[in-house]
Amino acid sequence: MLKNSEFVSKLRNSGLRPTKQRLKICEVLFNRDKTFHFTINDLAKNIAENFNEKISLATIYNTVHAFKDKGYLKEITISSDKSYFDTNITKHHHFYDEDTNLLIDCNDNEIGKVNIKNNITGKKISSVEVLVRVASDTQNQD
Amino acid sequence: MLKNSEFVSKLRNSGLRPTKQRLKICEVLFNRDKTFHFTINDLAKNIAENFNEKISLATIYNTVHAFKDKGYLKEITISSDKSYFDTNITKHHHFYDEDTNLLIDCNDNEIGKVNIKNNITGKKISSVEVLVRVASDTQNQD
DNA sequence: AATTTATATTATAATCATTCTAAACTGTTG
DNA sequence: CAACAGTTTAGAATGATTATAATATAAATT
Repeated sequence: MLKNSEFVSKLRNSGLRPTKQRLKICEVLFNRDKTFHFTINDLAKNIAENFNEKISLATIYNTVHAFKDKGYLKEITISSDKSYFDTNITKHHHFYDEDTNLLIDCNDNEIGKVNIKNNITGKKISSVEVLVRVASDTQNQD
Repeated sequence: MLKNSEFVSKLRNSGLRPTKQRLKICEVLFNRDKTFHFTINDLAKNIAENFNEKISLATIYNTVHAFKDKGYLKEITISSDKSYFDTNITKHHHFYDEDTNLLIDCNDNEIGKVNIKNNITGKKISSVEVLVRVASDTQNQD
């Protein structure tokens, strides 16, 4: 739950001008108690339905990518045609429910630390992501 | 290193007619000592450059997807615009080298078993995938 | 081995998400 | 308030993937 003035500083601090559109998007994404997952399409729809002033699709794309580049969003890619953004930018893993197409955050109670015994020589690990796909017991397990 | 007749049975067994095009693609993909990663584009290029008879792009897409559906290929999605197919269909994880855009198979010497302590109620785990992104020490860690 | 049927391939067109363009607009600085 | 850089916008362009429907091929049937 952040205030408008906090979004203004947040944007300024990362070299992004606090425009009306960006602040609106910040409000939609970050003015909440809980983090969540969304697609560009979800976000565009959300804005179109809940606000009078519309934001151009190009701006929504630009802003989401700018926020991702600045580290305010993480992208979770499920398959070549399914990609979600996550407002939870802490290190964490995901369950993906193949029945509902929903992404669910894991915490340390659910997935233990991944033990990486050897890394590629001369390289540094930039991220470790675990995706656990789940489906109903009765469903085809693919 | 499989023979042509083995590909014929392999295809027949999964309800796919052993056409010239599918056998050619089998040869390119599976007639090797080591498994490997490729994109549709890589495969199309490979076929175009190394064989006289060309295979239509639509057929390449259809065949790769059919092989994936039948479990002869696995798809590894790196980001919304980068997706690889893997001829190694055993359970394993990957390193992704952000400098070279290459995918590297992990084995158990490199990543230990992922400890999933709790699963979503009523669901069955269909897969567990770990992706470790790596980059040069000197590079921006994103 | 000819006929029939179902399935596969092909070139091309269609689709659709994403990115580009360049004109208009806005936030910031002095 | 003027000047400038950065931003937004609608619409066009792009490009990967999928659809189409005519032709070809494999398999089943006679």
